[in-house]
Amino acid sequence: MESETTETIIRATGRSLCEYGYADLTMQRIAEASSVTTAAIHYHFDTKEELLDAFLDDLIDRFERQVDCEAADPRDRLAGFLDAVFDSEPDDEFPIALMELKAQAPFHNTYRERFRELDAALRGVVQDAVEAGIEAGHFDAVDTAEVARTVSTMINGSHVRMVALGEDPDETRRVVEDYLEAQLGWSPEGAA
Amino acid sequence: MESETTETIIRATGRSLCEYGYADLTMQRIAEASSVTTAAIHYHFDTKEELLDAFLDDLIDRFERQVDCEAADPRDRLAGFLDAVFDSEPDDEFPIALMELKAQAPFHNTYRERFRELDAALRGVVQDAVEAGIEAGHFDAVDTAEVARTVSTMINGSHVRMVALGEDPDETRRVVEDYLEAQLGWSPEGAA
DNA sequence: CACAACTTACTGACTAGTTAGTAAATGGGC
DNA sequence: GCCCATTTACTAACTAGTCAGTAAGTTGTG
Repeated sequence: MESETTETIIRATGRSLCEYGYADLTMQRIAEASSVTTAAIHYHFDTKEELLDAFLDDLIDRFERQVDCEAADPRDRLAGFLDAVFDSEPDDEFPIALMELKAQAPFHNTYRERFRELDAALRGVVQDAVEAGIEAGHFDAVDTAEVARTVSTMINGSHVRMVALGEDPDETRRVVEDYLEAQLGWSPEGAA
Repeated sequence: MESETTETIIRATGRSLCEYGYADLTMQRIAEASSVTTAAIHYHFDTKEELLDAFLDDLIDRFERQVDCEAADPRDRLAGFLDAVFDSEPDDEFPIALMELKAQAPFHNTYRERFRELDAALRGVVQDAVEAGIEAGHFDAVDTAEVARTVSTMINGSHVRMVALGEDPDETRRVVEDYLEAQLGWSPEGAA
């Protein structure tokens, strides 16, 4: 389904998005970043919008796969989740690219829908892990939906702070960990 | 210092920013929204960048003034703070406009600096109110800097959720209130 | 007061450059 | 020889910013 070139273009879109931002993202820059011409991009994607839809699809897919670690122990699952969310690898395009597109959501309903799905998925991962942890007696009993919503809100906040303020991911991660510790009576520190 | 016209243009910039988003914000659209020509805008602001700097200045100024309510009782001050942050008036351009510019922060150091200042101010308001509330015996003793940081992170998160997901401000406000209640042993519900 | 010199605030018309997208020509593998 | 993938060359629309001109003040001077 997905050719070599389309993937190259999609990756180049991500790099360009991080380098120039959504406002200054042009087909020309994406073309340069992917070493093809703009006409070649238009051969694979009819419009810029279609390309960005494909990019967001890919971005969210990769993110969801990364976040949903399959550890059996709910404590490891929760710790793995935090790792996936906060571990910024050197070439990491997730935070900035995600932010750029989130800011477009009010003007682009397809983006908004996808972010809603992503949010539901994220909350689901947290809620399931917390539920399992409570059942197994590892965590204190809490309103799992509420905890998941709060964690998700905090992660959104951390994300903005990383991108907009340039705050250290570790700094911002601690906020979430402290909250979980206070709520669940368990610290994810050092796990997974 | 600030003429009638410059203020009109700055307000029009805000409206245009919310209507079209940063990426599609043009001098022409701002001109239409302010009923002057683009040349008139350039008379008052040499470049688009200069105009947007002035707009952000104004936006942050208004926000800081709105947020720092002067109630004597720290409980009222905290409740007033939440009202200021979460009460979206009908013509409210704060959330979207702020978000649009926050997403530009990675590419625009002057924006980033201003958002850092705003964040410090926000945290200061919360920390001072919490400190005063503890001293007066209204709140449980907590690490005030930590609470302020967490509240600020949650507000950032709520803000994203409002703008990107279209989530109800009340929904998202509850998360912060529940956290404060759990930490301080005091509920801001119904106050101020 | 009167009148010239100057400034402020603005318009309409323009420019040079950039944008997304198109059409026709070209190459490479089966 | 045919078709998929790609390039070169192009266009029409839009971009920020400039420029010359102008009407309405403002100021200085006798």
